[in-house]
Amino acid sequence: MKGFKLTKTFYQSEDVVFISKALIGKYLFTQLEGKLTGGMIVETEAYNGVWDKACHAYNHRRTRRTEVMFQPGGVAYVYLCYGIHSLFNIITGPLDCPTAVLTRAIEPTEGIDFMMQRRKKKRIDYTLTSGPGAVTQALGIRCEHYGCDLTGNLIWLEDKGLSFTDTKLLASPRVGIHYAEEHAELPWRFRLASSLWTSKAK
DNA sequence: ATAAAGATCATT
DNA sequence: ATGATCTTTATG
Repeated sequence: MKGFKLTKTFYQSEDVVFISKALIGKYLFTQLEGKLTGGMIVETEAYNGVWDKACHAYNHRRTRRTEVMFQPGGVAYVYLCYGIHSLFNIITGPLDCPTAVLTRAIEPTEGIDFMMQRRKKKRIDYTLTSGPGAVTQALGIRCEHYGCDLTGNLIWLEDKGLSFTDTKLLASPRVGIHYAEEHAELPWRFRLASSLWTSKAK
């Protein structure tokens, strides 16, 4: 089944919550280290710009790390979390609208053997690509991909004709953002209800 | 210059 | 429950 690559127009919508839901059912691929790997996105989180206390660009915080969030949508924001894990975000919205979607889980379809090597797994199980750190490890995404154009040949997304209405999705609070005070409970984590490949919240 | 915390994962 | 591991950020 051939899909088509998502375009800048898709990424540059103003509504990051809408994009976050629309990304469920899209496919994320990487062609890195000579290996094609990827799968269907089944879990995302929305980070909603300068007024969202959970967002790294909250209150117009503009630093070397957050700089890429202010670019027009369609590039990668990768950062190191807890000193260990690279987390992959899709920058969305127009110029100077620092919104992003965190990719939290995919359902592996392409290059599963390569992903198992990268994850040091001998057997396939549902933890292969569930959790934001696990996704990047399986796909070979690292901090060097900060700013990477998502309409290029290294990391890209495809629409294969699948989409899910809200009734097929589970919306819940985002994970690991206790510092976000009154925004910590916003239901901006989206999971495909029927998928066994989503992450478990702590 | 220093310190604190973090959009996590695997193991015990 | 805990350890791994290190960058970013805020503060002095």
